[in-house]
Amino acid sequence: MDSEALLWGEVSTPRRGPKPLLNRGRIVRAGIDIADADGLDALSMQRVAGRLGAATMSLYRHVPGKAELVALMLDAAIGQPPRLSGDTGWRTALADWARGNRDVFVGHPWTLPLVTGARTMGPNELAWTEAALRVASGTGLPTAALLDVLLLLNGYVRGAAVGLAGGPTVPGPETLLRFGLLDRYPVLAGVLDRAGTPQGPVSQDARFEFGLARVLDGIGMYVRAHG
Amino acid sequence: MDSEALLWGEVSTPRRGPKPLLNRGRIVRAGIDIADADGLDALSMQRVAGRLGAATMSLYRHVPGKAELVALMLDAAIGQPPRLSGDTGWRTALADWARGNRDVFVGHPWTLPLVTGARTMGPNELAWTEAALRVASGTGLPTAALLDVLLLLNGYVRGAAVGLAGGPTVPGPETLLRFGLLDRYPVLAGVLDRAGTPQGPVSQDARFEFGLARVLDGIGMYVRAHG
DNA sequence: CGATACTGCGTATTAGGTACGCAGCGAGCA
DNA sequence: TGCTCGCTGCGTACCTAATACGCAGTATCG
Repeated sequence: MDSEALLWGEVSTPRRGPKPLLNRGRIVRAGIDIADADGLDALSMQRVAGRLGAATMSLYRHVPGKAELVALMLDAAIGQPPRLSGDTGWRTALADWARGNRDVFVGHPWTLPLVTGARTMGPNELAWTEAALRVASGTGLPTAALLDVLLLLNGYVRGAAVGLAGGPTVPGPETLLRFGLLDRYPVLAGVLDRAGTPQGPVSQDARFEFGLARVLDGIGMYVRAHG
Repeated sequence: MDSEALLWGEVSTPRRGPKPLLNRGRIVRAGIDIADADGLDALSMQRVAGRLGAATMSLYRHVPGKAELVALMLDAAIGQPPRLSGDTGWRTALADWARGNRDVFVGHPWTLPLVTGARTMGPNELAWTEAALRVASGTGLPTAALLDVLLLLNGYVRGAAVGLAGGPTVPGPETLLRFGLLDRYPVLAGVLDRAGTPQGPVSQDARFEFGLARVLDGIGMYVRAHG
């Protein structure tokens, strides 16, 4: 069973034999709990099994392997998209979609590296896509442009979520001083001097909203010109 | 030696003993070659050593471990930022920066999952940041807003690069039909019907430019209002 | 009341990261 | 000139983790 069939296929319930102690849902949830708590590196089949009180090899009755388990975890963690009212206009709805999407990534930071690779979208991820396209179609833009808008918004949310979820960090002050980095990176030095480190938790939410507003402004300009 | 000291520290050349056959640079380059060719999963210490004609354990004389090797590979793959002329205006320069940044990710797709995690920026990545901030300061925006602009642009580029580098794919037509997905995702079905799959290689570059133009439009609106 | 389709899981194999220590080398010094 | 000691390369060994395979027990169906 390839990953696509796995994500989209039904889970068959057996008619004979002992009642299953494990099932795909429990395994996936246990995996998500581990990844949420300790990151993707801490996810091992042994640890998932241990958390469920089962033997490692028992998992293989329900998921073909670790890669497929991770794919299932990803779609489950993404979850259902929020219900977006069509009455408030496309801008408000797209903003809500973006915030909901961001919350998924911030709540499950281990999903971020996973969504960068080649893969088939699962049911939930596709539902998010559907929701965004439905809202974006309210702009009146031609169908082909809707995918452009989607890549733009989706791209921004994911990229920004990296920053929110504790991505890159400027070297510590001692390193900056020791290697004379303030001289090599003068503009950055000036910005840091005034604004503190760029990942101050307080300002990051405002920073996301700033970028989101600019993105929606840019879309709005295009809509007015081509809608 | 932690990862930060590793990235920023000097490479010491020995004064005594045999001439080193290996050095950090060769190891890092070999690792990049492997990752470029076969992806990050294919990177193993044995394979790096094999490509260099050395024994596995010899690598550990020059890099503390695999994690640190990957960190070094990341900064080396990012490379130096392009020279951006200040004469063409901030919009052109920021667009060039974004395209150069995108090219790095598309040329080394294995970097994408790496930049999503918590880490200290290396010299090259910091140089890109410096370059973007320098250009952005040409908008006349207050210093604090420059970081907002950076997160916006950086976020968009990274997120969009995921799509360009072969990220998510809609399930194949047989799956779509088999599970009646065209009924569950009607808007998507309509869009796909007209536009083909969202990752057609021809349109992806235009799609990146579309989003980039919207982002810069949004920044421009803000600059006119607050610059 | 078998036959059979199942589940749980013990065992064993393979791959890969890395700690440790030894053998040889060669620049600097006596 | 020859010793010394800071080095490099790397063989060996150990540990973690994924997973193929097959057996033993179980519950349903004929």
